[in-house]
Amino acid sequence: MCERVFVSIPSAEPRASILHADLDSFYASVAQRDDPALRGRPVAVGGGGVILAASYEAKRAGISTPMPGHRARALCPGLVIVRPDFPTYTAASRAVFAIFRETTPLVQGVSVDEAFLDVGGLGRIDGSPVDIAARLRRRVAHEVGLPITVGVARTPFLAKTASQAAKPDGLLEVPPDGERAFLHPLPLRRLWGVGEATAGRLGSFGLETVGDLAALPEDVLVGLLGRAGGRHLYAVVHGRTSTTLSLGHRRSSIGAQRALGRGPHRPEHVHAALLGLVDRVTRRLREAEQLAGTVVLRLRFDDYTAVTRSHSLAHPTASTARLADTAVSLLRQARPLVRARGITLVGVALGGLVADRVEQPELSFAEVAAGGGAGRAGGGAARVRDTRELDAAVDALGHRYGGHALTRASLLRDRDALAGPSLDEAVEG
DNA sequence: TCTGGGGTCCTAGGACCC
DNA sequence: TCTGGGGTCCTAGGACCC
Repeated sequence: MCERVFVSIPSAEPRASILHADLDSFYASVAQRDDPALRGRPVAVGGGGVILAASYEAKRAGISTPMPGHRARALCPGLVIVRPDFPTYTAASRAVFAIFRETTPLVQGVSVDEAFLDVGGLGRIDGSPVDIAARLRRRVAHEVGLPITVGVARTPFLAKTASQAAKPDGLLEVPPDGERAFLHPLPLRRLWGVGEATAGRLGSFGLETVGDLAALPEDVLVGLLGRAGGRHLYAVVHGRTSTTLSLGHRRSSIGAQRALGRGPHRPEHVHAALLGLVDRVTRRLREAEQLAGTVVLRLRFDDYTAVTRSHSLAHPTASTARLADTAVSLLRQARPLVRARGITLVGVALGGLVADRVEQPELSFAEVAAGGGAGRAGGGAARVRDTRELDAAVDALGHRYGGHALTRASLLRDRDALAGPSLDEAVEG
């Protein structure tokens, strides 16, 4: 008799080799790094009225984001509020991401201050994922001067949840055989993607923790939260989310918005604000070498309700004039709502983005205005002073460049020669 | 005690086409 | 003439994240 021998390759041991690295209170930490007098004190970074980030000292005093600045002061009298410094944040973010990429080529950025790293293939030489994570934390602290928390787990979702639990300035591994014990006691609100509305809805059925959800069959969750949401959460509570990163994602929309404050606002003011946003957004669109197929207008009202109005174009474009026309006609369409409810915010987003393969010469309003648009003889000193002139500038754009194929190079040369104000400055100044 | 600015994804109804 | 089902696009709204 001869024995049959089955040789099987053991299924890859489940391993915790995904890192989620997340800078702690990013903006506030940068402020404390750059001004030693702020260390150990409650610090908040605030822009126009709202707290954007709070140090842990401030968070302990009850400060959270977004919170109106005056309320934060009332809550924490010793609070130091500093203005945001975005160029410095960008530089710090780049430095940290450079360390991420030196750690592993598999980096998936989530935002300026957090990313997933797959260190699964590194093994032997670099040590265990936890060793790698510890070294990463030391490097960020020494080389960039910022505290960073790292979660280590088998899936990105679990790693993210681990890092949230380990904050601030911590390191937490959730080993594959410890996932249930880690996950099940957590309140639902702690799960990535479960916000106030979802937690509230589930809470109304007496569901409070991840363990509560894990006792339910998938179709019940689907019934409660819809197809995608239910399935996702079912996967989450059973630790069955994807084990790999999703790399090479392209941005799918570009937008800008502006809070106007309580009204009343004159229609021309809203109109000008919208054109200013279109101007900014189309410039970014061209910088990204993309065309937009859809324009979305977003409005928010005195009672904090919001609406969107959108329009898909026959052909994608990067033309400021055409996108502005579309945005303005959407605003016109929403005029009754604006009148009835009072507007507090206007926003515009461009979607349906496609790579800009055709030569697409275009100038922003400010460039046209500064470069001799608006039908002014001699151009040069032109300044946009009101919305009528702005409209004229849009018009001039069409007349001046319609049908002509300028090259990008000549366009850039034109732009470099301009010294006009930005549209925001022009309108407000 | 009111709420900034940048995004992503999902749902649902209606139009339209095959 | 009446009828079914599926796919895709557009539009609007909502939830969520940092």
